[in-house]
Amino acid sequence: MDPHLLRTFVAVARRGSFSEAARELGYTQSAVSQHIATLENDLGAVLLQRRPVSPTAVGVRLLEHAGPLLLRLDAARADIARLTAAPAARIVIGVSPLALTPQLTRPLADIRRTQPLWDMTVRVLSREVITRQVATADLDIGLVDGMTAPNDPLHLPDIGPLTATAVTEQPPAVALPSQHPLADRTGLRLADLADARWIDAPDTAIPLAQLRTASGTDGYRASLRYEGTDVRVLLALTAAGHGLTLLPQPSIEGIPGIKAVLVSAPRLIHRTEVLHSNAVEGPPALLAAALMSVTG
Amino acid sequence: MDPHLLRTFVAVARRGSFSEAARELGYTQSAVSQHIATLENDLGAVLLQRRPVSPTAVGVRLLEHAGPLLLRLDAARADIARLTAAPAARIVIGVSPLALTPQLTRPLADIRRTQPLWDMTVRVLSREVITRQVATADLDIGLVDGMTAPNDPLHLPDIGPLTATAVTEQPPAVALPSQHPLADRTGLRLADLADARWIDAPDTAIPLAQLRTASGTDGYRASLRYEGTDVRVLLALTAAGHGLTLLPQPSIEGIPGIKAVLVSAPRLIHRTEVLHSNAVEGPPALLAAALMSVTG
DNA sequence: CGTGATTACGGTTGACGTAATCATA
DNA sequence: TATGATTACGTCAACCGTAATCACG
Repeated sequence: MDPHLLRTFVAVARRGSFSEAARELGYTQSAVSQHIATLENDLGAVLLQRRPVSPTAVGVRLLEHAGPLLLRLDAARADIARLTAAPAARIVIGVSPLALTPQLTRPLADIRRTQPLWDMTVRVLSREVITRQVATADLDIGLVDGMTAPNDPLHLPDIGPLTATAVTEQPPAVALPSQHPLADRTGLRLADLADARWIDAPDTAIPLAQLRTASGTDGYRASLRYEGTDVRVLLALTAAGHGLTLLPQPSIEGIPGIKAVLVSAPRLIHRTEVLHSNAVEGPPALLAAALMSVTG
Repeated sequence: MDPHLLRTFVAVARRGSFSEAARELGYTQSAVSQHIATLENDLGAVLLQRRPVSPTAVGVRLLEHAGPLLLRLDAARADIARLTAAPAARIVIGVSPLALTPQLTRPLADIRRTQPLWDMTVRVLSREVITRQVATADLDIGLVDGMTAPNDPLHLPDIGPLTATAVTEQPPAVALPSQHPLADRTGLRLADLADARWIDAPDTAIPLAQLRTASGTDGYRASLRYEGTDVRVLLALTAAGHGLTLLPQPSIEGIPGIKAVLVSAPRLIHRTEVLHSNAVEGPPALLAAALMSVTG
């Protein structure tokens, strides 16, 4: 179970071809064939059917192991390299769509002003991708958001020893078209909204599946699915009557045609966490420290 | 970053000696030295101080990666072997102290009766150990318990693709000495008990830290710590006035000198989950299926 | 037949053991 | 000085490429 062998196995399974995998990995066709043969010998099972090439049941199972395994291995390499290499004046930040609250943009602006020579990049990505890329040092810092119970950490995939620190918490609110019958209410209970029409925007708003889990019912049916990550587009869809959306309250305020009504959900709060390796020096560490000192 | 090298690195760090690690792994002193040298060369960093042998800062970091990494690797090997090997008439079950409810002992008794030739073993272990050993096939089935919000899975370490299925849910109750002033109440709120004296029994009862997290206060101070896993001993301590304990309600009923009072905690419930690899045939799979069909 | 996987074979590299050397408590 | 880590070196196996062979579509 040499990682090299696992890597070529994954490549072969993904591309469905020994020769293509060989090209991808810079090996000859023969080497790839030998890799698979030794792996199959070692494990005592056929992993791939040939002609056409597709994983067997055992192969599928091994793939489920191999992915996370190789990811962790890459993460370990990258993490040690990050500890060892000289710190560069370069920061790449991954941000999930609702993570960047005003409290957090302030330290970013401060760094921009006090360190104009640092090269800063911000990328909007999903929580899972951010976690993975922070672990593998493709990102220096992640800002991930999600709904949880207070004092409960966000549940992120465990790829390696990363530091996650909660920095901001915001109450959930439902976005309603201004003329909606409930738009004048000062507060709503989550259960009251189970039968409404919803927009399913799993990459941007709170996923409807999570509302069902939290309330224990199976309401919150979607009338439209939005696959982008732009909150303003999503709210425009809500304003146009396509359905409701649950978002952190500050994200909704001040949008024309939309009213935000606070939702009292049982122990459900929107939280942003700073995710980073615990490096102690260099620009990313300084920014991480600044972000982690934010409260609100 | 060959896993072999990582393994010897971990061994050297644990035993604090190249020669002892060599003995443990069946290598010569020289081979271990070469392993560490190639690893340090590969990563471009000194991992160990010599004389005395102890990990450097980078080494400590690598150890944090290496443990889970090697665990996952072992789990993958064991899992594939389990899929490949012929099923034996042998079942080893790991059980966390409060997981074995009456609903779950019934399928166990059924199997015992219908399959008297099968060799069944039950071991009481911690949640973490059970998860690890189910992943590495030291156990066939795990029964793990814990407190969570309804519909929320137990938070178990992610070692590999295991199937976790919730089977029983029980309300939390506080165990009180019969003469305790609150013993006649029919129900209590968790917050009412923050200032009481508690027994800290993290391996048996609900950990006090989790009560603090759930209620957002820092009460629930421990007057005594119990490190065993025997519920009756724990309840005897409570009966003797050493402090209160929070347990699933059925575990407390019918104990002399003890009254159980239901505790309404905000969305906190005691759940048992069946943990197993998704093998499809053999005695463990049959028992797992029987256990998973339990509801309550 | 032709594309693509397997097998045969050889050169190079790397892994480990023996033994000599070095270094530190 | 003795214990224990490192270095030198030889042997053997493993790895990968070239090229021939095999097999499925």
